[in-house]
Amino acid sequence: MISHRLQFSVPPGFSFWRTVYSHGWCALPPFSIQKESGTFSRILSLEDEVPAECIMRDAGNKIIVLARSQFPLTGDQKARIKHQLKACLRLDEEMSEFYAEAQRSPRFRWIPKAGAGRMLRAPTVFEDVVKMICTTNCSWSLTEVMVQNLTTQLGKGFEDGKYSFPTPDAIAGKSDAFLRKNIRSGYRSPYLLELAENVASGRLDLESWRSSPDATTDLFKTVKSVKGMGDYAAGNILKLLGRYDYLGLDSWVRSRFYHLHTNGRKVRDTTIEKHYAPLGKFRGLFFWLEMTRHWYQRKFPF
DNA sequence: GCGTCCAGGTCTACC
DNA sequence: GGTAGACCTGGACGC
Repeated sequence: MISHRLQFSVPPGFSFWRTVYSHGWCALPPFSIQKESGTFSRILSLEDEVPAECIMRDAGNKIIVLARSQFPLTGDQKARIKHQLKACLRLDEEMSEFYAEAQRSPRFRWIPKAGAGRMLRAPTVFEDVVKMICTTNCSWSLTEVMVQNLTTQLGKGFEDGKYSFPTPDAIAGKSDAFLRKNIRSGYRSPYLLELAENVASGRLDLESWRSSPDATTDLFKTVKSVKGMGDYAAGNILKLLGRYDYLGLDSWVRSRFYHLHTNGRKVRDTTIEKHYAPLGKFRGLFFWLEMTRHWYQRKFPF
């Protein structure tokens, strides 16, 4: 195995660990956290699906990456690795307007101070959508099982039981019965197959969503046109596309809202939506950060 | 160990 | 547009 030391700078106020722990993606492979060494890793796919392990370390105004691969990396491959990692950490996202909005209310001034607000995402929209479908209508532990099975059974092996995330082709080449039995994705299996087949064939260009010029309401409808993506899943995929107009409610955030705002009393979803409506186009992000603020008190909240 | 019940979003059929 | 029932799994619970 050959190691390369890479690095890239981060914007002022950027918080590596607050971005890593922005939501549960950091705990799903091919992402992984090494608490003992204080590093965050990712198995990336290079061209021809050759996997490379990228071990990231926070160094203040920059991120230092130890990239490990079976072959010496070319300059072009190193550049692509940095590009993918920066996309995952949302370093391409301009946060000044959101932080200015947060500064206007004492309730949210902790956000820019904590360097919070960048939500970790996968290198590809395809991976984000597959994982989001795997979070629907099940416990988090089952989501972990499904994603683990997808990587170990359909991804490319690296070493020590580490695998890349499967390509659309790799999933599309399997049967419904295989997904149900081996991935444990149950009734979601036909949704995953249809998605993978449409992306693999070129009929569906998910990656264009990150640069879509469409209005957010139209993009929301486009996301929901994917089988298996309802209001919750589409609202949260939009957050990973840099659009924060939807709350993406599920049972966990609802119970957090009841705990924080209604003394535990259940209220309608429309009541929650009205509560955040005055916060405009960033309401989905304010909502998520408020629900998860308790995570920001520890370096490793879970 | 086995059976039953329930929670968790989305889809489809129906009104 | 709103709603009921089905989908599938894992965990909790009772026996």
